[in-house]
Amino acid sequence: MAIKRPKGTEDHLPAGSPKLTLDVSAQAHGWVVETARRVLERAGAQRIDTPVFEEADLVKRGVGGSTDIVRKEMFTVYYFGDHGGYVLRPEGTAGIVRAFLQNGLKQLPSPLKLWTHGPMFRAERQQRGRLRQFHQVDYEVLGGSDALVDAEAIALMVSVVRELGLTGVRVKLGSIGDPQDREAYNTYLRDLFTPHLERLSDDSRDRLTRNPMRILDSKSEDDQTLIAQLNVSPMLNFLGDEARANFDAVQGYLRDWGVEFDVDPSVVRGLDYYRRTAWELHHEGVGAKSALGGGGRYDGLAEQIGAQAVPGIGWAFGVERLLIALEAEGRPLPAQAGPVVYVAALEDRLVPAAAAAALAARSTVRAEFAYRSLKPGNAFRDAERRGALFAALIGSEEATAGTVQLKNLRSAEQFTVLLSDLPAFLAAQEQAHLDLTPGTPAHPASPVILENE
RNA sequence: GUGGGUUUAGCUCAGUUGGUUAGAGCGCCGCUCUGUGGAAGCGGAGGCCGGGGGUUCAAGUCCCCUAAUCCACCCCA
Repeated sequence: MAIKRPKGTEDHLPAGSPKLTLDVSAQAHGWVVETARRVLERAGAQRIDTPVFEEADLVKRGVGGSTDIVRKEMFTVYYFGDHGGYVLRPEGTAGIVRAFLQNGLKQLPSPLKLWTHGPMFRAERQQRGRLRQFHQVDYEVLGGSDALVDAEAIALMVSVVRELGLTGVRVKLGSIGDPQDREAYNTYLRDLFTPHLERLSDDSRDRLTRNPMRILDSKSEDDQTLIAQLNVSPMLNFLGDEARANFDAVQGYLRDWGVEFDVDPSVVRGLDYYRRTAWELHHEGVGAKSALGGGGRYDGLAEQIGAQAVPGIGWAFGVERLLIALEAEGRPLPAQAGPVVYVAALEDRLVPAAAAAALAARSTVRAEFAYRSLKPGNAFRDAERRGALFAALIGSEEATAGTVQLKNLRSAEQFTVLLSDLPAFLAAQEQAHLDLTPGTPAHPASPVILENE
């Protein structure tokens, strides 16, 4: 095939597609988003949608000019051969904070809980769970700075993941304190490492100026040896009194609510506008030490993009990574429901009657029809392959009598039903079927779990 | 950006020390089969062997380049 999808993107495919894996299943994506929506809206979050491209300047300030995302992973948007000064969004928070400020949302009851879902873009080299266009579910709370807000945000993220059925997740919780705390810590790290510059890896030497905290989770063995020898004190030891009390309070709430977490000093955020609470959600099934998602408090962000200060906290998880984790756990997904009825004509002249019967049935149930006449055997086979509960046949007898011949493809029971009664009859049959099989989709014949590699 | 693996039919894959017209299973379409299916049998469609260059009498097979893809590093969701 001559034209292929752009590097680092995925098609989300319908059920039954040959190369289907969970992370590429359109239905699985929809299910994750729908599950998240249910959990978040129960908690009072409201949907917000912002453009997939924004002013480059917003993204630079919102994400941070020193990050890899801004330095080398931005998709710039051009139009009419001209440079638009826009970029495809690499994450959701900056756009949401911008929309909050621009549209005067601070007059809504505060704190305001918002959620969204959509594609994000980073021009990276792809690997497992890392795409150039990927999808996030994003939750943000603006206008609240109480430790309760933080704890609730973390608890909600865990709830979404639990509701999806994932078990092997760990919350790694940290705090980066207030700006003066972090400044003190960075000074401490620079003073500590500078005398040993020649022993640091190239990467870490770079980190020493850009983001010293990153040295601590260096993959280099030599770096780790040095860190151990220097007996480096963790960020948490540098928290000021207020940040310390806040961190303790967040942990207290989580323990009260039974939300499990591990305090992990390696969870750090290098950007100036981050404050206090930061966390990541991890799963061993996702490749390359990747997080399923992460979150943090960003009280300094609104000022960073030129507005008055608004406290905020938020998290996002990668839908693809969640699906990879689900696949790793062998979690079954609800399968797509097939039609309740598949209507076929036995003679060419009756095909329009079959179509009309299906259209009428759609007033109550999912209904499809064959576009040409079929022999009964083929009609049943086709109906079965579409996952239908009933096949309906219209032959000359039925056409004369104004009926259809209905066959339950599971039980082989047959019914002769008046066309005028068909919608009500099928609705009742579907209900009976759902009652018989609680919690399972009306499509048991179709594959429920996709192949693991 | 760095390193490694892979690439043959819609899918999963065979294809010998280079040898004539490139195969299998599954899937798809049709027939056996004009009023009751899932089976079976038979038949059919479907390939520039990722692309380009080279070596050779001869390349799916050997060499070089390139692309795509997967994995890891960096970083992140």
